[in-house]
Amino acid sequence: MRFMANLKFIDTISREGSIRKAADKLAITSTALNRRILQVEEEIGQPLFERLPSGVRLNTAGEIFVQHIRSQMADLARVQSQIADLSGIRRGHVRVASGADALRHFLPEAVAGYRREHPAVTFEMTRCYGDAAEASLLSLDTDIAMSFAPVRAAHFHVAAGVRQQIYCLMNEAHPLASRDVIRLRDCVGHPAILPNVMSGIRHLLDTALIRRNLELNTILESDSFEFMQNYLLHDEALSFQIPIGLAGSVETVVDSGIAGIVARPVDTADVPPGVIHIGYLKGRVLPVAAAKFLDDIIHQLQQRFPDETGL
Amino acid sequence: MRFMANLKFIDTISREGSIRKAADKLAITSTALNRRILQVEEEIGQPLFERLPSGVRLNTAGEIFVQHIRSQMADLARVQSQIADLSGIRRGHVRVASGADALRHFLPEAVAGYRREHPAVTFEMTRCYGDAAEASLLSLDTDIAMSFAPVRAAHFHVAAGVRQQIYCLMNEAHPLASRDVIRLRDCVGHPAILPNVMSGIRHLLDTALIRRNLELNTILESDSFEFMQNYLLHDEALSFQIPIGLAGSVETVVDSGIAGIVARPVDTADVPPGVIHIGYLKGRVLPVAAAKFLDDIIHQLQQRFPDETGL
DNA sequence: TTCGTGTGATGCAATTTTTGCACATCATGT
DNA sequence: ACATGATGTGCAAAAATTGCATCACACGAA
Repeated sequence: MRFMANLKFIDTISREGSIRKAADKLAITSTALNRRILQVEEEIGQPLFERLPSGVRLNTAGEIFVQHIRSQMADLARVQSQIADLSGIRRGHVRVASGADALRHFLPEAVAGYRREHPAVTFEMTRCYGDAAEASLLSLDTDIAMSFAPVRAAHFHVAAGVRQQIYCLMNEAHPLASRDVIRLRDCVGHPAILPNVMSGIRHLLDTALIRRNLELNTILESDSFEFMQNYLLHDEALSFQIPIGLAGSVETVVDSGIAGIVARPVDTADVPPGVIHIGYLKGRVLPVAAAKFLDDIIHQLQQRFPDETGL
Repeated sequence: MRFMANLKFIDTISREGSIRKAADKLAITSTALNRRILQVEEEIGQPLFERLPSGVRLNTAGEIFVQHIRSQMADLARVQSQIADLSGIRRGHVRVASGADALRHFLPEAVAGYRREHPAVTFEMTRCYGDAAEASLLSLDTDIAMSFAPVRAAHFHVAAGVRQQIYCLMNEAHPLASRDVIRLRDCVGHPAILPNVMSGIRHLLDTALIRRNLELNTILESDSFEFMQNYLLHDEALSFQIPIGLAGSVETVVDSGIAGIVARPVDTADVPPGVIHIGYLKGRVLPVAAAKFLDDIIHQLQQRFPDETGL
């Protein structure tokens, strides 16, 4: 996109913090890049960067301008998507930021299903924790965010929410495997494997434990659900997960997940369910491809969790 | 603005309907312009214009793209205004579309007052009738619209509304000049001078006349209030106007308007008051200069018509 | 201090891009 | 059949961009 080049350059420099680094990334020489920036600054009438010995940094005017640039680039993507849609085949690029839970089985399935109908659409899936998803919306690095955490940011437009109860995962030979519902106090004493402190599941668990003055025997922490789940095959420990992170429906988790691992709901009186929020930046008009994908996943969530979907 | 040149070119071509005409207006040769357009079309991946023997016309993709371009240009103006505001002196360009009424005395005063405080701000005042104001908002040719007509378009964000009663203007020697309130039936028989059929005043009058099955003795139609008012000096005729089109406050109209002409309210039971709507394109963020000017005029309207201002 | 290494800015020649002229091509109206 | 207006294109001139070498500066380590 020739007519957007200069704007893209400024955006890159602001991210890299240095003209030379940005020039490397953009595959042009630093002097050419430098002069383009000087030219734009002259056209604007004011400098956009502070020149520091260690590089450059946006000044106030630059902050405003870069925000404008990002919004323009996102808007251009939307327009292109809309124009491409006219020719019948839907093109476009969809950028999703999500917690690790949904990235395991739900989103792969959803993306594959979507691409089966629209093979010209490309995707970019970023794993991130809580606030990061919302931040990436604001910097327009992401179109759609899925976050298993309370929505804090006012700029997050919630398109749908799905209640998710915490499930306890264990080897099918585990003594607790015979129960239909797990109480939190039953878990005490058993070795426990917990997700990263940034995780929404962990947050819910920690809050519940403090409130009931309980403590788990935490033997392992990880941010890889796959690792944790596989570990259960070799040790009589407990792990925790939400339904969207499990393959297939909850009832069939024994078969469809990793063989030999079962999931049992934790009593909601002990740990209240959390909510997965799906949404986008308030005020944005999503590109066609992204908007339709959002529709798709909301529809699939409604089918899979008919009683838990709200909004 | 170098980096917006191509976009501006496309916008101009779409307005002129011909590459050559646009090239003349842009002071470059048609061949250069033509090739730039071809280049952009190639980058977009689809043609934006239909080539007709009589010139070019936007196709569907072009319509979408041009709308995007206009929005970008308006947004850039906002950003520039915002950046300029950082340096203390407020710069910017404010474009207002208004009916003739407010353009007579109210807006000149308001602009002069604003420019006294912010001399670096420039203005562009366009006179237009009813729907045209709202249309110019949509094509982003205008920042602020004032319209004495019912708001029909859904994209018009009404920032304020001022109720305006119809007044009857006449020579101070006119037999009706002694009355405090004019009834519509009193006007029948006297020669009447009416504003253009597009005018909001005319619309209110016509509706009222039809409802009461009355007919005025219309001797003159014009779209120039100044002409109509001056005509009253030389003939015992009646004309109509709303307060905002009269100089000073209603009470002092005898002195501050054209000497020898008086204004008398028409009974609201005969002709209901209309509303002047002031607003901008829904969803737009106005440039600083325009936003502040809007605040200004709303404030001044509230001071001048304290009981008639709503919203 | 002194040196090395990073930063952005600049003069000048080479290169790439853009432009303008002349002309081709096409459709339409007279 | 012709004139007229439109967009598209080959080619040489003009203009803009780029890359190299270099400058000026600030910081950190020896």
